Amino acid sequence: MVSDSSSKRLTIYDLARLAETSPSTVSAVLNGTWQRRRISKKLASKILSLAQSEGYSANMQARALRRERSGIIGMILPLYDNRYFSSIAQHFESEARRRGLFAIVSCTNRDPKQECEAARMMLAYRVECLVCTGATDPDTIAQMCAESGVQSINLDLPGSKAPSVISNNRDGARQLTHAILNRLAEEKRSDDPVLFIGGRDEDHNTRERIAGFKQAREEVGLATAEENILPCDYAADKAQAALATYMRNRSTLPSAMFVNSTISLEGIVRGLQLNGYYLDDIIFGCFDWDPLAAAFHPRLMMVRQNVIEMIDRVFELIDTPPRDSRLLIEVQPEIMGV
Amino acid sequence: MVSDSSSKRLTIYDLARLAETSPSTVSAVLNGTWQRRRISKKLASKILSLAQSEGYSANMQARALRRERSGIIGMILPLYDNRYFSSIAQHFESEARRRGLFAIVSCTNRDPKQECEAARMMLAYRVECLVCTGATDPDTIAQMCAESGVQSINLDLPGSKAPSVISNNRDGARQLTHAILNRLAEEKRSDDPVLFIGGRDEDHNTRERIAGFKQAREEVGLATAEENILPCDYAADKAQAALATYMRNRSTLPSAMFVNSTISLEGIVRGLQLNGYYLDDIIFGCFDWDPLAAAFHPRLMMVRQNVIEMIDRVFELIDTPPRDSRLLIEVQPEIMGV
DNA sequence: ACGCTATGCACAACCGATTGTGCATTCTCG
DNA sequence: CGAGAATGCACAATCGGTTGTGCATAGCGT
Repeated sequence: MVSDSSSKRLTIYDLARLAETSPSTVSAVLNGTWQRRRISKKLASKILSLAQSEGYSANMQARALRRERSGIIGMILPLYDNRYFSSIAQHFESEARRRGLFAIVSCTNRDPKQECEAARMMLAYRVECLVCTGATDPDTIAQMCAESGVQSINLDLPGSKAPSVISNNRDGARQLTHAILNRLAEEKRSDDPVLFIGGRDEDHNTRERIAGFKQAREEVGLATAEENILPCDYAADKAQAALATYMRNRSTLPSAMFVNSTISLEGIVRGLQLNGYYLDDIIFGCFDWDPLAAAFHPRLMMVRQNVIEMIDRVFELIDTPPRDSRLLIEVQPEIMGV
Repeated sequence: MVSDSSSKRLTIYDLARLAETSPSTVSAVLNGTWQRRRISKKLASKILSLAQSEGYSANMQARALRRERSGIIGMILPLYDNRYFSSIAQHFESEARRRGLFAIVSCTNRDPKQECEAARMMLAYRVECLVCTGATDPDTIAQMCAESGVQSINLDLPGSKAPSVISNNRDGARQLTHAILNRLAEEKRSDDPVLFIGGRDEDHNTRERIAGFKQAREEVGLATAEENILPCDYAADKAQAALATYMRNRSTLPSAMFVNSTISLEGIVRGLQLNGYYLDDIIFGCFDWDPLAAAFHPRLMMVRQNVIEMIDRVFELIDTPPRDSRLLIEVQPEIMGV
């Protein structure tokens, strides 16, 4: 490393001086267009080895400015702190890397204002595409992107102004509900009520899951009482409180629950433990997947959304943007622990 | 929105034309230096409202290039998929945002090659500072940063070429071990063996935790047999296999275990359930924190690292870089569930 | 009325890469 | 041997902001 001690970083101008050639030649060599520009192999390798030994690294800001392509792809995400969203972030990153793109992910706490702010930032950094995951207001962001001429894609929650990739929530919920009902039947408790708890009823996914829940019950000839549907938001405390309220009017726990996320499950389990209930007899179906939770409870079935396929679909949409901006792609989730 | 239909984005040159003024004036107004430059209030507000109505957004690449400051701060992270790392990412992001910096986080799967590659990318994007979280080889990255004149800070795992902020692993482990031993004593099982399982013995944190474990036992007059220390790596499968091997020579489960991460705990719990063991009697101490797991098990105590304070310390180091690059700041973790 | 300061803004040179174009040489072939 | 093609490279404009500097005009005091 012959690196200079001055803190300034090497530019192509420095390399040109060192190699006794011109900056444009250095540039052509370093970005691989030198054959097309008929630079001699000898000079090319001289420049390359010089760049290597001096630890040259191109200034991406300058490159982005000139090329009018940042090489950056953005994603906004509600949170990192569950397996679903964190694996979305991880796969998005590695898939972006595979394509020579730099992924930047911003988490926005399910807050429409933060979502907008993050989107604005990403647009300012000239992302080439923005993936909006679980956005509370995807259409506003899609609109912002469209106005800047930037492609956007919705993930996890659908929108109407950009193509969307989501799980087949209805069918996933239907299958999970069937799994719950089968377990109840095996244990001769078919007539016991099943409680649906967690999620937001303004939220597309929750509505679909409730529909799938009801549909499955209907398919085996069961009606669903509205009092057993509690979309009390996702937060653990809300779920815990909702269950407590629910229990105020009854003496026994429901034999089975369809819980709409691990964070809701957390509140429910905590509340039940706190009140000294024995958990292992309760049949849980959770629309979410957490292997640690699954390890702990013998009757916990979970829906694992197919993150790999979802991200694949997202990149397919990026590669070949669809004509119809309302395109909705649904990916089948998997039921774990049946 | 009077926005043009051409997909090109507005520049200060466009705004200058619209406001019948010069680009430099527009620039001065938009970045707040207009008072110093004696631009009239009238013209300034004209430009501002024009920028507003036209939806102007500055090109950060161009700004970064000229200012020689990207406004970006980077972090590399082993994974997102546990509460510890995901909350590190979240707090890092929001703290960066609060300071007008744009955070980019890259996860590198505990792989030294990916760590280097990510660091190289971040340096190419001219991050102003790089935080290396849980890096397997922090010094190589610190070296790369130093050569580019970029500040770097180690988080979670210490290094010798950049200041480090880590948890007080030894004392956290010591306290957790005491909590385990107290529980055993309460239940009149003081003499039962305690198994330490999970982590890597090349890893600073694991070594410190083992030291804290032994120290606590020594403080209550207990020796620690080496056969009860199993740093079998973090992965769930490794922990499950290590426990199976350990059990081959014995007839009864250990009454208590010090588990070195939630991912190891996952393997252990899964293995025990698989073999039909009853879990609730086992006392678990886990050096990690997951509220869902905590909700499930009545005798699970967890160490919650103080992420907020750690990130605060990181930003303090960024604000006032210490003279000594080997500075080590230890933050006290908290024991949950005692 | 004259000099002096203050006010209000425009000019132009960057930052570091990319890329269309053009100019010397050397080579090739009739 | 001379025209035309091929080879090998350098020049300069450009991307979109930022910022040091300089030039008019207005205002003010004597």
